[in-house]
Amino acid sequence: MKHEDSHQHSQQDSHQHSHHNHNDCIDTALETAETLCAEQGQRLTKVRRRALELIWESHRPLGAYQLLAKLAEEGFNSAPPTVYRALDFLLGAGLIHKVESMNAYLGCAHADKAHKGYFLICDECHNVMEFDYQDIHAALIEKAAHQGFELRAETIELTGLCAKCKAKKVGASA
Amino acid sequence: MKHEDSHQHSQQDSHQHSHHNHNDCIDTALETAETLCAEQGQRLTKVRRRALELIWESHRPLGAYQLLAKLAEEGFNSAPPTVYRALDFLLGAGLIHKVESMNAYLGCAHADKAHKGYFLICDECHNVMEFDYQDIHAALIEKAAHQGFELRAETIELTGLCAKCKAKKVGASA
DNA sequence: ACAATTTTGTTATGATATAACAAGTAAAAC
DNA sequence: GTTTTACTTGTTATATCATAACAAAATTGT
Ligand SMILES: [Zn+2]
Ligand SMILES: [Zn+2]
Ligand SMILES: [Zn+2]
Ligand SMILES: [Zn+2]
Repeated sequence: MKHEDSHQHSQQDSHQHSHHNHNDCIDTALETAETLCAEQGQRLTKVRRRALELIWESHRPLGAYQLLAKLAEEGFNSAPPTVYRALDFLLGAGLIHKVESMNAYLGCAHADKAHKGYFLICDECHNVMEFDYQDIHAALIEKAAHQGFELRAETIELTGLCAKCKAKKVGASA
Repeated sequence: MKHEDSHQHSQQDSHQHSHHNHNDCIDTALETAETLCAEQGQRLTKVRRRALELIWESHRPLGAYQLLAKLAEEGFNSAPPTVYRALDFLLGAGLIHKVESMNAYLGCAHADKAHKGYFLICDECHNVMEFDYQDIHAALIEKAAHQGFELRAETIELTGLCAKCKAKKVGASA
């Protein structure tokens, strides 16, 4: 299985354009998940574990029904509640994020530290990169507070053209 | 018809908590819509105009099918494409915003100046307040550019507790 | 009037998500 | 180690959100 791909899930990290072995990411994510669940007395059951793995194996955010199909292939129950329950669990545990503007789900590489998911979504290749920006987070909290609003959750989804696709376009027109 | 409500659509404005006559907002929004459409050679047809009006008359973001039902009551065609076409038109003209995390649509009080819709969404009362924050916009553009990403659109939806609901809670517990 | 363009009507279907209740399974209490 | 309890999964049905495809009607430009 090759994983020399354009998958990106950096948090202001620098390896965002490197060809890395995605299997390592998956392994790390799964280990983190095991640890976190154990710590919090949560049960990472077979279907939940496999769902998380399948989400990670995808290089783009995965739709609920895409995930359901994959689970069904492997003998899991194929009714929608199966997948939505798994997703709810994983979301609650902070192991995945939902990309609202895509109705799709993405593994979080930093599940161990509580944070909001901020995303850069490419219109062309549909890759999604998670990024962290404490400045923006602080500014949003302050801004909301200024209006008497107590912030709980943030949906920050930016779409546009990623570096790779921009380069590709320039190359094509040149 | 009373409009002494908690409707809010400030853009960093100060009347966000005032009891204002919402009819004025609607009238202004409709006039702006007429003007903008005329300027751009767009046709604000009956169903589009009425859809916009109904969205404004609602004090919260309105779902597509809620809007469809209202339109149907008034004799408009009651099939989904009717409402989605109207919504597409209004979105394209910048007259409304879609709140992705709610799958609902909201009138924009500043359709005349191009901008991104940033929202504060109350978990309790489900009121939505649009706000403008040039600082954040600039920071996001810069941040994205720093990663080689060319920003096109932004989905910024913040949820939490609005000032009113927070006050209500304090009152209840006191 | 005619042709071209845009808008609307109509039917069907796709895509996303939840409600409700029964059955099974694992943890905790005894 | 059996009972009780809480949690998890199975199952059926339905709710909610959105688009495809093509026909008919209305508007616009000539
Ligand atoms: Zn994350
Ligand atoms: Zn791209
Ligand atoms: Zn706006
Ligand atoms: Zn509120």
